[in-house]
Amino acid sequence: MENFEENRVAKSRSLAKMQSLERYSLHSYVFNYIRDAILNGRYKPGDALVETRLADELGVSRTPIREAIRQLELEGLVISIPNKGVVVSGVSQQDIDDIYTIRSMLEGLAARWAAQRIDEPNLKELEEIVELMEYYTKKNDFEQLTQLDTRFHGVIYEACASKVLKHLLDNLLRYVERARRGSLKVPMRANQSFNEHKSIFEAIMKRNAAEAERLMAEHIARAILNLHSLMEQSEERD
Amino acid sequence: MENFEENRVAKSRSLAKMQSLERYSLHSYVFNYIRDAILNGRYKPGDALVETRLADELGVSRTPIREAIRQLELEGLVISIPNKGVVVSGVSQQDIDDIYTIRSMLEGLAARWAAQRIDEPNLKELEEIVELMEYYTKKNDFEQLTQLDTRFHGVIYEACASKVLKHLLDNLLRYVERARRGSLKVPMRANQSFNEHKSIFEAIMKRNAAEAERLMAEHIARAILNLHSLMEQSEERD
DNA sequence: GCCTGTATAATTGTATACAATTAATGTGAC
DNA sequence: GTCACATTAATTGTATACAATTATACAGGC
Repeated sequence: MENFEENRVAKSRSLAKMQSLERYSLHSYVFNYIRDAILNGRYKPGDALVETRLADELGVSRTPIREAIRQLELEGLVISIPNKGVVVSGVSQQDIDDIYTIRSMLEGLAARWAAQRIDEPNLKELEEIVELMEYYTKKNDFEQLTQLDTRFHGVIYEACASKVLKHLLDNLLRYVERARRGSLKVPMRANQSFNEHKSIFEAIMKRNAAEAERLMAEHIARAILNLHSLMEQSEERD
Repeated sequence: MENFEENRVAKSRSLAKMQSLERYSLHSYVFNYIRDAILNGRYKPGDALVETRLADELGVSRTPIREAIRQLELEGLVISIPNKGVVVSGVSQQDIDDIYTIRSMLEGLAARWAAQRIDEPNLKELEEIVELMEYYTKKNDFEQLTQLDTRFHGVIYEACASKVLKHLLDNLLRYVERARRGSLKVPMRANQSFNEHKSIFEAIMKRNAAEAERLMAEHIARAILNLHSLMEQSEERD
């Protein structure tokens, strides 16, 4: 029938999105696609997700769609009613606030454990990141700073040596990805943010677990405050 | 072919497990089946999960198996290597310890929010649960106490009015389900546990958020200590 | 022996076919 | 008009078929 055409679509899709991944599968592609669409607001809460429609839209069969939906269901991004369908649940502003509160605790815990358990290579990488942060903060390069921020926290997740905690934080971070990217684009905040990162690094280096936890918790708490003032400004825009 | 036989198996399965659920689907059944098998230690870390083998074992096709595996993957219970297969990751003792530490923070947060936000019906239910706990503690009915404990925490998850926090805690609780059930079966602990629950309830009733948080965090922290002493005793048994 | 390449089998990945359930559409009674 | 009920369409649930990939086994060369 139209297998060739569909194959072509699939190929170009994979090239566009999976350039950095050596291995992939359709369900993971679909999962990321739908999740991003929900987190970006393209699929809105209440929207129905029809399998065949998604399959057509993405040029794949229903099987990988269903696998992805099952994962989204577990993440709480959609709600599935058996034999009826799935609707987008989405992430409300209240959810984002809650996530930041939760993160401030869990990132604090991660910093505490990292201070106790971090090894030399990770400590060295953290130092390097902080140096780069200083450089790009002066340059006002927000794109680089956002990436460095992700790396900074990622190294700490790694260094805390807890599969469970890392897993939780990775997920929470994805939920607030969009909010986070905005938050760092404020010049003043970038400067403040650098100082906070530096202090956290120093506390970890000194193996001061309590201090690292406190500083990290405050760091995240401040991020949400900043986010709020940011939203008040651009209230009419969105 | 052997469709009739397979249908029969499926029917009896659904009756056995889904008696409390009005609607179900095979993937959720498979998900629960495999998750329990992993959490109970029947499937051990490193074991390969072969789709066809599971499909035969459960008398269903590969489709619901795959959907369930994708969910287990997201939960971190299995690790999937594309085109190769999935292996059981499992929950180590370290994981359980970490979960209890994380829970002590998050349950504390839930108690704090619950103290601020709980409504009358939930408060009333909490009071009722505490009364029943007193009753069954005197009777040493551990089965009832375990259920009441689940209900107590469940009501607080509900009362904290945070979809995200409730979701996280529900998941964490499932991970330590087995450990938790053992923990309450120690008579002394049951008594202590009752007093802790009562104090937490009173703090929430008095709308004392800080106190509720502190008491709850200590309650969970004590549970892990108790669990450790329990394991030292039965070290040779398992 | 052991390495290497090749054929075969096992397994995963994806698409499609069919069944079951739910939503919608329309028709007749009143 | 509208309510009840039957009929059809749309959608989800499950199983199976086929393709692609990876593991296994085995033969020949060195």
